Amino acid sequence: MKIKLISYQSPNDEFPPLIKKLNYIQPLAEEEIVALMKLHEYSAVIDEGTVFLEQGDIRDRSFIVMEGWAYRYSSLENGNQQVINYYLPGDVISPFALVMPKVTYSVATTSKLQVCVFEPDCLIKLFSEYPRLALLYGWMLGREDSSMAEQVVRLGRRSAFKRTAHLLLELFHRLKVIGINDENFFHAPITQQLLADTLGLSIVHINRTLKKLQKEGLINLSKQKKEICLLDIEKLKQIAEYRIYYLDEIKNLNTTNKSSLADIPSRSNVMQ
Amino acid sequence: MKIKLISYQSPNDEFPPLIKKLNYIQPLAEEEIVALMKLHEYSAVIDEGTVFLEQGDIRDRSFIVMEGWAYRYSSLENGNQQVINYYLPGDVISPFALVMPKVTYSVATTSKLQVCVFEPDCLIKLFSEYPRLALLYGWMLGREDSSMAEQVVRLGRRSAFKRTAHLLLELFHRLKVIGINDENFFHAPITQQLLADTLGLSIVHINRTLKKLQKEGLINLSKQKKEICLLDIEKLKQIAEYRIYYLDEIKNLNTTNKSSLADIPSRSNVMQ
DNA sequence: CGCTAGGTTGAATACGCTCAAAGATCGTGG
DNA sequence: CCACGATCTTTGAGCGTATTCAACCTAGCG
Repeated sequence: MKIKLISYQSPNDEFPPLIKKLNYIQPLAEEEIVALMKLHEYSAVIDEGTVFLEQGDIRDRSFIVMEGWAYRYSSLENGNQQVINYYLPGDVISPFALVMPKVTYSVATTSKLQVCVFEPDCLIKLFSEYPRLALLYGWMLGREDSSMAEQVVRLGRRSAFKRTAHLLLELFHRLKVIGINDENFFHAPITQQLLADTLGLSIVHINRTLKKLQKEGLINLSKQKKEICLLDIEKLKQIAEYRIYYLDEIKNLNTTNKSSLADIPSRSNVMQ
Repeated sequence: MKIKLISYQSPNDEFPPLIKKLNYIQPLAEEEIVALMKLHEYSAVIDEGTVFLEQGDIRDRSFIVMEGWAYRYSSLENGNQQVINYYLPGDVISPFALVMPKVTYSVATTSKLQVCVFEPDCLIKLFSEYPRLALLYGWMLGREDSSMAEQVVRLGRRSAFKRTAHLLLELFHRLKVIGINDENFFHAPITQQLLADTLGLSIVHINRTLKKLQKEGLINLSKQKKEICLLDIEKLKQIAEYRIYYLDEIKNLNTTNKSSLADIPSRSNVMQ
């Protein structure tokens, strides 16, 4: 797939979601933000329902999601698919593109997707000038690792009911960090088929499970607009055995950890 | 858990498995190997069946497995466990320790485990001197990402039979890279209970599945010594839809990718 | 207005689970 | 050296969660 690049203009003076996310866990210096904007120079818009990275492709670019959702998946011979993870605004698609230019899993969009595109070389430059950003990037990778680990636990050892509740909570939480949801509902541009493929269930069963969650007063789905409303977050967390802390909480560690992010100078004094 | 450190002595002049693994995908320069040995200064031995990292702990060390197996897992309220991934010789436990000192998932040993222990600060020094090693470390993280993604696919969309075959093939392959298995069999220090917890199955069912694999002449288990013999690797791969390439194969990319690992000077000329 | 994609429901089936009990294997201590 | 307990493996039987198949419904769009 050929992607047409245009220059990126951040809308109404807001920071791009990646910066929001990083700033959420570790307040950024002015110059770090400026430096991060270098990853946001070129953008592209990709239609809904497009496979824009295909297993086996050689692609040495990374993408930052600005708006919309994408997902990484694997197709099996019998036509089944398994969604591995979602890319929400602020997430980096192909974070290892520099060292693993061969795409191992396809990536597709669930909605119109706006991304910024950068060459991984930019990262190297960025990191050598701002080593703390390298660590923050590492934090982000670690967070994605945890998130995928949780997907393993969901699929391996949770019932359909708990699985579904758990996923909805995670999506809600991730959107909250970048500030694009309200008190208790969010816009989820996904079909039940995709949910089924995420949770390793059949479409029939995910439909029944969602119905059950609604009947029990735990969630509310507004069909047309694809809004999901979590009616009783505490109860959902309890049902799903949802542990929030795998997603953030580097914040309070600065004092307990001798070489924490806060101690590292944001600007390197290495001579180039 | 308190871990007692001793100095590390590599046995009979062999390279440590991490170096073997990195060298396998990208031949290392002499001085890079020397530098990597700095991560191997201190070692520790941990008994079989020990939980040595516990969810919630604050630990800012990383570990390199020298010998034996460990695994990362999550415990649920009903007593069930889900294994997320295995750490085999050459694998790094807690690769994100510097930026995520809070342990998100417990790690335990399946056998007597010898590890080398390093402070993540060492990594920073290492990477600033030898930037290519930073990329190789990144490659390793990307590989682990793929491996966990495959675990998601196994659990979500494969039958017990295919799942089991697939996992055995992956373990076999990973051991092969570090050169500790023979033509078609390997030593796997795991119980059926652990296999069940890895594959999201009950112990009864994993037992029956292994029996079926044996009956069909695909594998052979020597109970006492925990050796697993793959009798027909090609057929197993076909059954499991096993795709090897998510595990290695950076090798041949040097020509197609303009900023490949091979092009990057092994020694940085950055002034410290 | 009719087509298509997505959502809903019922019924039969199957894969994998739970419960239960018995066999192996190994380490330990008498 | 054997007996005992602990851990792991094996097997049977009944059950339940989730699947498959099939049909119908609904909303959006040309």
